[in-house]
Amino acid sequence: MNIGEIARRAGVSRSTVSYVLSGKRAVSEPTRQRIQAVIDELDYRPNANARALKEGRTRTLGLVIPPASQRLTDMQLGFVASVVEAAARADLDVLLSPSGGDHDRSFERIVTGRRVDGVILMEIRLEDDRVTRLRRSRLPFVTIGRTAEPAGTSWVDVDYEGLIARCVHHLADLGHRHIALVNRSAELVAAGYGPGHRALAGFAEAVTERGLTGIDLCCGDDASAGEAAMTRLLTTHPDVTAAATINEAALPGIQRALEAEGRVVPRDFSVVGVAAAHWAEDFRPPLTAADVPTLDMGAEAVALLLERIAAPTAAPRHRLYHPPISLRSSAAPAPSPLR
Amino acid sequence: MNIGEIARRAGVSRSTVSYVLSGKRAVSEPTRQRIQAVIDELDYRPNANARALKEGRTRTLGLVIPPASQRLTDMQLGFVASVVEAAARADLDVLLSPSGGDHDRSFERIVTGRRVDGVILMEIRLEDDRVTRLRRSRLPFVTIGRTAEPAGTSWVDVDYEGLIARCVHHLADLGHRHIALVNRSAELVAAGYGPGHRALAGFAEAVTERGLTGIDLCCGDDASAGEAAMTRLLTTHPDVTAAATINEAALPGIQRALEAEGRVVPRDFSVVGVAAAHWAEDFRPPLTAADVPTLDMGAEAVALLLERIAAPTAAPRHRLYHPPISLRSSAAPAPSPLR
DNA sequence: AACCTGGGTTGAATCGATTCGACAACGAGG
DNA sequence: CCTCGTTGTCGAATCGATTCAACCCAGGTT
Repeated sequence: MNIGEIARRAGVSRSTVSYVLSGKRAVSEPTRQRIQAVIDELDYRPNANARALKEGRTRTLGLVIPPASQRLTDMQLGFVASVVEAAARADLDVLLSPSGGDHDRSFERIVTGRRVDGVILMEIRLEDDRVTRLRRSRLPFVTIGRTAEPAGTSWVDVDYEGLIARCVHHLADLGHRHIALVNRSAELVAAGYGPGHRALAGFAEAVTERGLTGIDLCCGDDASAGEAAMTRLLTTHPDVTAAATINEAALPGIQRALEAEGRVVPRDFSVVGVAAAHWAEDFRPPLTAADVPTLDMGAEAVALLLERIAAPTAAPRHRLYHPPISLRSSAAPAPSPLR
Repeated sequence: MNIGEIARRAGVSRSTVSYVLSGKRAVSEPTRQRIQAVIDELDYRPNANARALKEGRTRTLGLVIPPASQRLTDMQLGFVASVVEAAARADLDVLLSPSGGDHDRSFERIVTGRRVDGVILMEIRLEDDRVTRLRRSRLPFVTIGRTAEPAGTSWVDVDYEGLIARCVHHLADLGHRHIALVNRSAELVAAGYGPGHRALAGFAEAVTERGLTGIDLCCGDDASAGEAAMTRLLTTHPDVTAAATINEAALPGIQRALEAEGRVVPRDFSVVGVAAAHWAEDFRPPLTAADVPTLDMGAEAVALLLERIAAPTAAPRHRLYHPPISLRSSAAPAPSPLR
């Protein structure tokens, strides 16, 4: 069931079949129909490897995901889903590579083996070995997130710095003077995870600008870690009346800790942050938060990558997202200190 | 940077380089070292497409996932992660295909384009077009979940029927007489989603066997659907004192509804079911539940697929999982009706 | 009638590997 | 000294497509 078989049955040469398939040269209507009939009858589709070998491109994108050991966050999952879907719309397949460290066989296979036309990286560190590795290679790539020095690469990212700053300003406007930042896990931040650092930078700057007291703490990416972190915060810093967070997975725990301490949201305590819509809406009361537009970002990453593949020498582009902060009902004026 | 380049630099023929790479023929130690040095220096790796073309196998597995539009459940995500990781351990890559319906370009590309050596399907319906399609083709495949007539295919699945039956028996032993089943969404069940039907079958049988009153209801896969379904259940069937569920995503909603109605778990109402450990442990109080072993199942699916690829004519194998029901604290004796 | 034109088709080269059969070199055995 | 067997290396065919240059032929020009 190869192209030769089709050619034989249709009584033409292999090249003619190929031209019917690609439409790159005119083929007379009668022959075209005859060939097409054979193709339809046998449900023939050209061997993807042979085609890739000759054409020099695979019609496949690589997507490097964090290794499965650590469960993917909802946000990461959103990126994967949207990248895969955007690629499918462009008739491209997606090859997955679970790669954490630098010396990863799967990652190397994808980069050097010419298995893909380009790569999308996520979970970017400020200093990222995979990015350096890809920069050295010829392979076009786009990052979701960005390194400390992103110039010269194509990327999409969320402006955590600006978003957290705006959250702080919002809380300050409401009269809060002691504000906490619930960051991602200590390991992630220590490893140079970009959003963690940028959120902290935005927090620190806004806190200083408004003359507030800011407490920042790291917190594992799950409910129980959130509960523990929040409980500790409430006892060590009882004067804190509001928190901003980029750790959506900790939200249920934060909620439980506040309930356990008898603090009613938003009357006694305000919470705002960056979180996927469904986390925000599952919070009680619904969380005032910016929603990371994973769907758009994944699609945009694919679009940027396709550009880069089409014109590898053109100047790389990027896109920084500033999603709006949806006002829901988890933030209110600070409780009066006279009581 | 192809094999010819290596051969030239090492002053040998292309075949000798190939033999060094594969070790399929003896190569004298001096030549071997000389060639290896060139390979290391240039960081050469054979072109995966050329190799696949010649060898007739791609060292790639296809994984068909539900289309991204509907967010993947935690369980599905667990399967994806474990499949990818198990494949990586075997030095295989994974090609993703988001395919819901039958006539899907991405799915067809994978099946007919010889892009993969085998396919893993998930989210299997009792009658599944994709399974029929794959059966017709030559391509080895394994399903996570099973059709109504799984004979002749390799599969892994969880014994929802047995698990739910055991949940019902457990509740009956505790004295509950009116029990509800919170199933997956109505659309899913209507579409012939296996676990939904099998859970219902197990529920019905156990309820009859123990002479209980059983109420079964469908419920969307998220917290708010769970809340709505549970609220409705509590008002329409106030005598129900326990529920079994296979809908983990609805658990937070179920919890909220019970709290809102003032029913204390497990004193006034018992909940048991099948749910990933982290859902069960986030329930208050922790949920007595069986945990679907997604990690093992994904790895086993890959193992079965590799068997099938190695020996396509051998009898297919399967594996049905009966994970233990972990006793936590969400089930207690039925409240006494005298009150 | 010879010449051109151009649409339609084909043969052959090519992509980058693998692998088989052939062959050269060399030591051992008769 | 000749033959035989081993060991190591090479040339050429092959996998299944794409694509270029060449060619054929019908129809229109001169």
